Amino acid sequence: MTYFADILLPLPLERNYTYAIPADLLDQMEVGMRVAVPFGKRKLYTGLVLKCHQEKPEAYEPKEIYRVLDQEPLVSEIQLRHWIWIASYYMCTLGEVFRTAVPSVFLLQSETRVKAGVPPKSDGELPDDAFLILEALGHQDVLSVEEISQIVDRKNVLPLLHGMVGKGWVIQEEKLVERFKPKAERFTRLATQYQEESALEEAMEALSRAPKQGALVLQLFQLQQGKEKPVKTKDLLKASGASRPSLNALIDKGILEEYLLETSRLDTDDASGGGTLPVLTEEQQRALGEIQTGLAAGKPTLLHGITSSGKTEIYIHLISQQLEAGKQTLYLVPEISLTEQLVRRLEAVFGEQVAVFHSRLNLQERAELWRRIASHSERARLIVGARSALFLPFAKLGLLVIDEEHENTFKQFDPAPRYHARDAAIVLAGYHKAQVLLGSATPAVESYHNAKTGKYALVEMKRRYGNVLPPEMELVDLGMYQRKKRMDGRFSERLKLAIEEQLNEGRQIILFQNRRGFAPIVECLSCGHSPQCPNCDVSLTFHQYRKELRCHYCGHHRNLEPDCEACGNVTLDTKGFGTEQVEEEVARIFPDAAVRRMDLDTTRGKYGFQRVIQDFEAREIDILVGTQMLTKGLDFRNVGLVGIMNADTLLNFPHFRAHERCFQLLTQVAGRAGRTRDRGLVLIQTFNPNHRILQQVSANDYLGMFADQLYERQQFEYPPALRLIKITFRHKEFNRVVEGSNWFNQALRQRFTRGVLGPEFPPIARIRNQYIRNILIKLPPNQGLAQTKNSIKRIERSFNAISQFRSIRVIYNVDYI
DNA sequence: AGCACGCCGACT
DNA sequence: GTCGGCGTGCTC
Repeated sequence: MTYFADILLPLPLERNYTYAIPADLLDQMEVGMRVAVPFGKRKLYTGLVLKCHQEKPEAYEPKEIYRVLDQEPLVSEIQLRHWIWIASYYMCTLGEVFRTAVPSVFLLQSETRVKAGVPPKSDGELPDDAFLILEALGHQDVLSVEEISQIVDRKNVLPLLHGMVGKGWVIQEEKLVERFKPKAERFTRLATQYQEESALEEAMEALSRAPKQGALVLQLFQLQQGKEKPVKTKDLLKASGASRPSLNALIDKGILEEYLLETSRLDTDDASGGGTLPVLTEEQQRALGEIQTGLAAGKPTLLHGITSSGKTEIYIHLISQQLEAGKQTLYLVPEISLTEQLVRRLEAVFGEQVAVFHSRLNLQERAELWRRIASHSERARLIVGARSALFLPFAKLGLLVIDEEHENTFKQFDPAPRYHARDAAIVLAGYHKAQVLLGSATPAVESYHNAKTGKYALVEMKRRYGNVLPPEMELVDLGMYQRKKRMDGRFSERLKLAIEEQLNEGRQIILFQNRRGFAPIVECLSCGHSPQCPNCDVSLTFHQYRKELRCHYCGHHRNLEPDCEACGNVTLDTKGFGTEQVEEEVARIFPDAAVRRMDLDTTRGKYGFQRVIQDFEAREIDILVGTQMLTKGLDFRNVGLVGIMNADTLLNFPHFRAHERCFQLLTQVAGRAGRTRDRGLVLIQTFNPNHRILQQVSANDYLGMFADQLYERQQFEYPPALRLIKITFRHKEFNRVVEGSNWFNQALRQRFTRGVLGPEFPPIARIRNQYIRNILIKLPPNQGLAQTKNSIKRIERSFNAISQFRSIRVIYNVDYI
């Protein structure tokens, strides 16, 4: 009897494919294992076994599975169930979930290669290209298709190769390879001939006239600490303060040499561990008890604790209980690059049991961590990671902590699966019978609503840790200061004096402006023209430091010419302001203060962000100007003042969540002030000091904000009153997007009597030369979710049957936030 | 996703 | 004429 297997491929395909199991592989195959299968003309892909059965497909002759790649299942049944839920809930294919969930090291693919066959008898009628390839095969046993492309200097070489295969001149084969090569880092060491002391002394003497180079060599010894510890070139340069040319000179002289090594970060941490649990205050003790009651009742529990109320200590106690019970904990954070401090704290208590799932881990490290988690290793019991850590193969998951649960980075935007890690975590916890704890100082409106309606348990903490007073909040009326001419650039006199006072007391200051660049719009005073991006429908942002106009959507940039490109007059002016302009004004108004900027532009590169944080902690920065990057869980001890340069841009953002986000952002930034000693001060500059949201921010009135927002969402039909599904249509032709989205809209309205909004162009209707149009579907709680999605999918199938619409990309975003 | 096939414009 | 660009259809 022949057996067959349904195989999942890591591709965006609507269905699975059935393969025949060769007799000799039958007893090795299990659900959840990887197999290599031929798919398409000749490629081999990594697929996942979903099901083994005996139902022979009738319509076609199935191909055979080529090879089994695992001895143990790579993916557990719980994981598969979770994937299926994600694909169905977020309206994407299972293959897309597979591709996201599994590290790319595990997804082998074949590479087409060519070997020499029987050469033609005479070179006479041999085409030039074929001759070149055969000649190359004389020097090299195998050639990849890419190498052949280079040899004959053409793009499309497959037809040529097929012709040669047909004549028997070459043999074509498929070789399974890892698709991505692991990346290595550069290290520096002393060249072997200088390992001996006498040779080294000579060399050092020769370097006496090159002090920079001498210092570099000495620094290398210091970093090696006498042992043969590998030293990263990057660290060496940084520690010695020498420049790359100095190092190159030493390498040229043959004294030093550079080599490549793969770095492993998994075990390098000098994790001390064995620390004791933090002692809880009475308030924390009470909260912990309440959380345990909630969790024991089997409910996800929301911990609403104001900034600095000490939520982390409570997490640590809960985690410790899980670890003692021999269970794993997943600790989800909004962005892993911002959590070094948190990881240090956790490692101090839990030592080696902590594993961090980084985007910076190399492929081998990812694979190793995957294996450790699956095998329930003691060196991966507490896993800290961003949303994708949800897909790790937990063997025995006991607790999921979702910290800062309101952060929108938990929702994946692009590509599919567009899942929300908080919600997907709750589903996963259900499968594992594990507990879920959500924590935030400013919970998402839907989470607090879930807590209020009993779907979640709710625990509140209203006091700051160690009874530090909450910061004093003050709204600064920009209109008033402007009328009285008491502004200096973007600074009201109030803010300016407050900064001066803090500087005199040796305290640090944070200035928040949620816009990077110098000015978001450049406008000609003569004709009103403002430069636009050629690829996107946006005005270009002016960046002063390079005298450059930039698009924040596609990366387009060009120099700013002094004369207007439309009318030629030299009357260009800027409107609005960003972090660059604030930084420049700070430097002008407070020339003695050390100012630094923290936004996407200054923290590019791996460690840019860390460096700013370290310098700030070391108090080498007096005034830090930044975007919302500043809010992310940073614990700045010496901050006396937080200044919001302009709160109005947050208020006027055209989105149903704008007010909620404004409240969250301002409350989080404000929380950076006065975290230890005296009472901190927060100054919020605005033209709308009477705006309700700003009043609520300054009064720390989360409940007021929540009540207002819930009322509005119910009135205007937004979550949590109902569910949203956004359907996006994308194509490079304007008319096609319009016609396609109109057709889809008609079809939806025939099926649903209400709740279909649009189609509408978004505020930025073209990005990277693609036109965009959206339809929003509002789903009342009583409307069946599964049926609705089925109806939408059915409409999509009819849509794709219309040839002119087929090339339009249709993107679903379920629970659009 | 990759690949083949077919159609079209632009170059030796 | 051939090469390469792109749209379209198919993959067990």
